[in-house]
Amino acid sequence: MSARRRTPGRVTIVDVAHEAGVSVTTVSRVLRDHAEVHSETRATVRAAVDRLGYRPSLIARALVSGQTHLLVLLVSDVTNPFYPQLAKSIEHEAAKAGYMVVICNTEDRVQETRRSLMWLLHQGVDGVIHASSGRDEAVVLSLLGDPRRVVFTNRPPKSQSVSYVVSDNAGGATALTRHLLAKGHRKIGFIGGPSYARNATERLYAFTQAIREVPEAQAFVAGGKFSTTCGEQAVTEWLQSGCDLSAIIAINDSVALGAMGALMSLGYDIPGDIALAGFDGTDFAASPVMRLTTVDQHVDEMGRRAVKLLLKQLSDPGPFVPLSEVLPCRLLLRGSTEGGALTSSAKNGPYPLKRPLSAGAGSERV
Amino acid sequence: MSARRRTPGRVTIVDVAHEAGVSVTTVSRVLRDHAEVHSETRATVRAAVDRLGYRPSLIARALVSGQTHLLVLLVSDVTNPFYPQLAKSIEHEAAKAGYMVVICNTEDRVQETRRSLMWLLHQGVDGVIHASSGRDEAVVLSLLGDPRRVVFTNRPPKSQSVSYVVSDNAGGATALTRHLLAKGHRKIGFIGGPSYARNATERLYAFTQAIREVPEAQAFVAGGKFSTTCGEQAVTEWLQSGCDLSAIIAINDSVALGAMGALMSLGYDIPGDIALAGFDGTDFAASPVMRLTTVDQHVDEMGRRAVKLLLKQLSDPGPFVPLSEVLPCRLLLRGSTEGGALTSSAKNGPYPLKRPLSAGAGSERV
DNA sequence: GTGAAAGCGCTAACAT
DNA sequence: ATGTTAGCGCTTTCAC
Repeated sequence: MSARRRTPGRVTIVDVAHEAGVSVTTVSRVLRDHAEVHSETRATVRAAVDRLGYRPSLIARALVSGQTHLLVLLVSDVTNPFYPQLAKSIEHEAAKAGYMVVICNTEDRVQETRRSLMWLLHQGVDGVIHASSGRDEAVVLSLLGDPRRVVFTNRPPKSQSVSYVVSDNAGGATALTRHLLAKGHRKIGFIGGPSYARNATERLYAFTQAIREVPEAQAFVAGGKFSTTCGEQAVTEWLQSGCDLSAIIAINDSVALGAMGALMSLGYDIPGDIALAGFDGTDFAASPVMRLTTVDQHVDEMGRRAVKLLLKQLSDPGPFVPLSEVLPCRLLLRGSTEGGALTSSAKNGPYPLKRPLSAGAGSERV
Repeated sequence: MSARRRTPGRVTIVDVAHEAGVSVTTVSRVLRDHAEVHSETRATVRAAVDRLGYRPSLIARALVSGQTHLLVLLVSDVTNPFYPQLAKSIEHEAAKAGYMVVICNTEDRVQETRRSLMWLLHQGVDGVIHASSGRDEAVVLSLLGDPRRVVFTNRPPKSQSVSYVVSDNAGGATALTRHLLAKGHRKIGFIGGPSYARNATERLYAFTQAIREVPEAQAFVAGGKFSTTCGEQAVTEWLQSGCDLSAIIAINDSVALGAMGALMSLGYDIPGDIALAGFDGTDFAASPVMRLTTVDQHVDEMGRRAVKLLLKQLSDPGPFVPLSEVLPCRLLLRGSTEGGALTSSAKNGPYPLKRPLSAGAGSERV
C-alpha cells in the first residue's frame, strides 16, 4: 500500500460507498436528498453513514461548489456592547440556515477592512454583512465585485445599488428631541459621531431639524467617534467653557456612559441639572445604575432581517435588485431624563427593567 | 472549449504558471519559499503573480494540506463585556500569524458546544481556544481527539493533560477579601458563579479561606450564572431577608452591575451602606458611573498567551506536553469600596481613569 | 533547479 | 435509479 497523505482517522465518502456497496455518486445524492434515489438504497446508505460516523468534508465541498457557507460580519468595534447583541442575533439566524459567521473588527479603518476582506474572500466567503460601513464602503463593494453578496446594516450605505437593513434613525432622533423640547429644554447638546457614519449623520440632521421647530431652542453639537471617551470629552469641554445646557443627547449608549461619567465627576445631578439620553437601547442602559433614556433599535430584528435578506440574495439567480428595510425605533424613557425619586421603584421589589407604564405613541416609560 | 465550472474571475496557479512560462510546481514553490528556486525564476514568478493579482485559494490549500488556518474561540456569551475584550486580543494575535478566528457562543450548554464544534471540525478548524469550559469539557476533548489542538483559558480545565492560560483567581480573590476585611468589613456577601466554572469556584474558595483568617468575620454566599440578573436577584433576596451585610463581592463586573442596580433601587448608598466589588477589570467598571473596585485580569495578555501557546502546540511535532500559565491579577481600588466624595475628582478636570495614586503591593487606587 | 503526474474529498455531467 | 469519469486549485512525491 502506498503512503497516503489522508488525514488518519478521516472517513470519506468512498468508505461509505464501499460499506454500503454503492457508488460515491449515490452516497452524495443521498446526503443532499438530491434527485431520486430508491428508498431502499437510501436506507442502506444512511445506515452506512451512521455506522461509520461519516461527516462530509465541507472543504472539499467548498472547493467544488464554490460555496463555503461562511459569512463575515464587519463591525467597527466588538467592544461596543451594541455589536455583540447584533452579532448574537446574526449568528443565530445564520446557524439556522447552516451558515457560520466570522466577526471582524474594522476599527473604522479602511486598511483593516481591506485586509480582513482580502483574506476572507480568498479563503472563500459567501457573503458579507457590514454593520459599520463608512469610508470603507467603496473598498467593500469593489473587493466583493458582486453587490448581491453584501447587505449593509446599522449604518446606511451611500450607494443606491446595494441592499440594507437599518433603523429609522431620523425618526428616533426626532422623537427624542421633540420629547426633550416638550419637557421644556431649550439648550440641548448633541454628541455626534464621525461624518462618515450615516446613522450618526441621520440622527444629527433630524436633531437639528427638530430643534428648529421651536424658535427659541438652541442646539450645541460636538463631534465624536462613538467611544466612551468622546462622551467624556464633549461634556467636559462644554461645561468647562461655561455652556449652560439643560439636556444632552449622545449618539449612542456608550457615548452616553462617558457623558454620564463626566457629569457625575463634575458634580452635576442627572436629570436635575442636566438631562441625558442615549441611542441603541443596549442592556446596560436599562440598569438603575444608568437609568438611561434611549432610543431602542430592535437590534435582534435588524440582525435577523439582514441575514435573511443576504441569504435570499445569495440564492436568487435572477437579476439583482437591491432591497432596503427601515425598522422603526422605540423611545425608552427613563430616569436620566424623567427624574423621579429612584427609591420609589423599590416598592415594586426587583426593579422593572423594560416594563411599559404610560406609553405615548411609539414610546415607553420604563 | 468545454464548459468549465470554475469561478469566472478566478486567477489560478495555472494561469500564473502560464504567464510566467514555468510549471505550477515552481509557482507553488515560490509562493511558499519552499526548496531552492533560481532567483531569476523566482522574480519572474513574483512578477506574474503581481501582474495577475493572484491569491492562492486557501480552500484548495486546506484540502490538500489539512490545515485551514482557522481557530475557534468558545465563549459562554459574547454579550458579557469581558469576552469581546478577550476576543479582540485573540483575533489580533492570531491575525499576526495568519490565522482567522471564529467566535462561538456556547451559552454554557453542552449541546451548543457540541453542535458548533462538530460543524467546525468537519468544516476544518486547526485549533480551539475555550474560554468558558464547564460541563462541556469532556465533549470538547473527545470531539477534538488530540489535546494539542486546544488551549483552555479564563476557566481552568479539570483535566490535567491539556494546556491552559488562566488568571490567579485565588490570589485575586484573596487580596480583595483581605482588603475588605482590613477596612473593617465583617459580614461579606459573595455572589458566585455556577459550580462547573472553575474560575468561579477558585474565587469562592479563596474568599471563604480569607474570611476564616478573621474569626469574627462572616461569609454569605449566593449562587449565580455570571449574569447581571443574578446580581440583582442575590442582592434583592439578601436585603429583603434582612441580612445586614456591609460588603458584597460579585463574581464578575456584570454581576456587580446587577448588584449595584439593585442596591441603588433599594435606596442603599455605595459604599456608605454597603461596599461593592467586582472581578475582571472591564472598561465600564472604571467609569465614574460605577467607580467599581474590581480585580483586573489582564485580559489582553491572557488572550495573547493563549494564542501563542496554541500555535506552538499545533506546529510542534514532538510528543505532546501540556503547559499551563497562571497570570497574576491586580486589585483596582475605586469608589465602590473606598468611599470619598465624587466631586473631589472634578478638580482634576477630566477624571482619571486608571491612574495609580497610592498603590499597595499589586494593587492600585484608581 | 525544474516538471509531470497523482491525488486531497467531493460534486456533476454524462452515460447506462 | 445508479455508476463512470472528469475535474475544483492546490501540494507533493518522484523523475529528470
